[in-house]
Amino acid sequence: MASRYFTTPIYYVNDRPHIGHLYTTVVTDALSRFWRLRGEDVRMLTGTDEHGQNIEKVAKKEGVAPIVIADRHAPTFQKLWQTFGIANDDFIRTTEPRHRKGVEEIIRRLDAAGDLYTASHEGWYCPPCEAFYPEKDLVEGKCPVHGTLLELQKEENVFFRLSKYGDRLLKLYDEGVDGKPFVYPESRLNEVRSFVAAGLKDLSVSRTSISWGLPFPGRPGHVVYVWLDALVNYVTALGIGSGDMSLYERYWPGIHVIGKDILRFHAVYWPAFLMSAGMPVPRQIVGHGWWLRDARKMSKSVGNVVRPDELVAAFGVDALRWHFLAAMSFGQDSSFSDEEFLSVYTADLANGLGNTLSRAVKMAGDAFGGKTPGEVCGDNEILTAAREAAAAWTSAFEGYRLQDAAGAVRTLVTRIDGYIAAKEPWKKAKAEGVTPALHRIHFATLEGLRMAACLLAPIAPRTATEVFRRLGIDKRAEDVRESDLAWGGLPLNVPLPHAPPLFPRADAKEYFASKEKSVEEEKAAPPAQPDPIPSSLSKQISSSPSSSEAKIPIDDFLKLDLRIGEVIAAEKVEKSKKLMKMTVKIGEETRSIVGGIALAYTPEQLVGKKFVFVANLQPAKLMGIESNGMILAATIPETGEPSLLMVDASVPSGAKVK
RNA sequence: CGCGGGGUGGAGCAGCCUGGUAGCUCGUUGGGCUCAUAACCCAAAGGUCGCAAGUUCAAAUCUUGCCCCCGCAACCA
Repeated sequence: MASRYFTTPIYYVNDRPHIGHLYTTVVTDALSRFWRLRGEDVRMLTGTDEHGQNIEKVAKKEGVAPIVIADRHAPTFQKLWQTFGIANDDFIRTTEPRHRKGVEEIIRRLDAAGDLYTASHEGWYCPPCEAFYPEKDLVEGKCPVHGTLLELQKEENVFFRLSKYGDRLLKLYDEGVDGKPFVYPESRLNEVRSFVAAGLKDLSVSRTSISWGLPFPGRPGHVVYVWLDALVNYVTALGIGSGDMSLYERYWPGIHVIGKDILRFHAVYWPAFLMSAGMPVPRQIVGHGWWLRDARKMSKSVGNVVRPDELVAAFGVDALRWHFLAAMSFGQDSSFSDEEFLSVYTADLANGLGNTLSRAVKMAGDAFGGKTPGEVCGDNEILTAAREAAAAWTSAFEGYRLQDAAGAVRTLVTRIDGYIAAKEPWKKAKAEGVTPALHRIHFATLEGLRMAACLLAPIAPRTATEVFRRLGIDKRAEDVRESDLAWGGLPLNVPLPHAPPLFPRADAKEYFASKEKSVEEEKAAPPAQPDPIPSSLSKQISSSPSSSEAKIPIDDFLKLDLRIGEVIAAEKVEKSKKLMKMTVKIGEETRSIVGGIALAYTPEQLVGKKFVFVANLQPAKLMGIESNGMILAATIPETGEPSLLMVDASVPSGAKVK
């Protein structure tokens, strides 16, 4: 039996699950379910990435072991997948012993291939930054961030001979695997190809600056580079390093579903590691686009963060699964808006599938004493429509055109609706009573809906199961096989259950009103229990004044030397988006100060005017330009635009602000 | 010359690789139906396919140049 192994990336446990994680996982699940339905031996893997600096930092701050942080968050992913009906066969955590054994095995193989070597790497190391700086970035021999005097330090690292694999990688991109492009969509392949063609440098695969990671075999004090650690999960979950290779032999090579941002790691480093280890490269890398938010970045202060919880509570898991597949052009970025979500929900699910099912079942039930029809109809437009839908759906899934797979279901439902309207069975029933013709009409509509449910099985499994139930069929979405796609599976003369609307219509106004409210409440009330883990979103959240912020003694304030300064010259920093370089006169002193205000101000607006500056700030280098101070500005919450604090022209330059 | 994505009826998108009457969903307008979740069905209006040049019998599709938008990266001390 053909086998197929799908993986999601493993998710970093420093981040609470968000719509991006959810999307990737749902897509992978749908693909897995499709191929299972087709009768293949499918395995699906997801998991969590639990090592690295960020987790180490958070743990230190909380005074706990890093594993505590990981243990706290890994289950939230597992729980979410359960909620969304993800049928993964395995869930791997990189802190598990089986993973460690697998990583050790891979490293053994890379070493045996002669692809690992030790080299020392010299640089100026700043302990607070935990980073090396090249000489050109130093400010008078000092750290550009901290201003501390740096020492030339030597660090020994293990390197992987990535450079050796450039030609083989390019060949892989050109030839693909089994006649199929190595990367889907193919357009992204160019990105990778040009990266490799530009020449590969060897990759440092050990770190000494971090301790929360897998110990590098034979290198005390070194831990394994996070990507080497993480990528290998795809095979350690199949038993590499365990002695039992049966799963590996059965399922490898796999298909990796990923977001486009981590394409390079999967399409360059990972196959190179595998080549070195003497293992087959992945069968395919499938990169999808990102959900943007109202065509903008998500920001809590604007109130446009996508909240899967809210949507699920209001519309159900399958509504979101459907939206993920139906409303996004797979591979492209897409904008997520509540209006769009509601519109798709109403059109496709409430008015489409839900209403059609409702009218068809009720009419049949009324006509045949609460039962399915008693006569098969083997020749009608629905039969044709269903066959066409199944064919379109199949080729869409095979080609990763997920929106078309969902579209095939939608089209079938629409045609069933049209068939009902054209045949007018309600009129026939009144005029002629229950005739064989009436049986056949209803058989066609209900059988068409059964087919639609089969096609829906990979996309919205719970809904598919529920549609079966309402058609008097005892079957779960998971049990649908290709043979079920043949016409005529509807059982005759079986009871039809009474049921409420499958997807109730939602009052848009009401929904948005309640949403506004919850956003307002969230803004007004400080979170009862502050999230101890910074999410990746938190970077984008602009701070708002909050009474809960710690109060400081006046001494702290007095440390600031705030002065009035006059801008005597200003120019936009070349190639930067928002940096403005200003020459500022503070008292008798003239200095250059760089600030991120170029989006809101032109140089002309600044020259000759007076503003408030922080005069005793440590110097910093911004895009190569030294800045000796900071211009003060208020931040407008909605846009994030700065609004400078202007001062009356009569105030002398150099005057102290307090 | 940092990397990448995009510009197609009012909105969101498909089509572009493999040139040949511009398609889908929503919205709008008119009509129909009343079995169904104020749902459904039919019809119509609405497009210089960002701009320009080129290749071709034929360009949304191929080539070149340009314009605009959006992510990422470097930068908001």
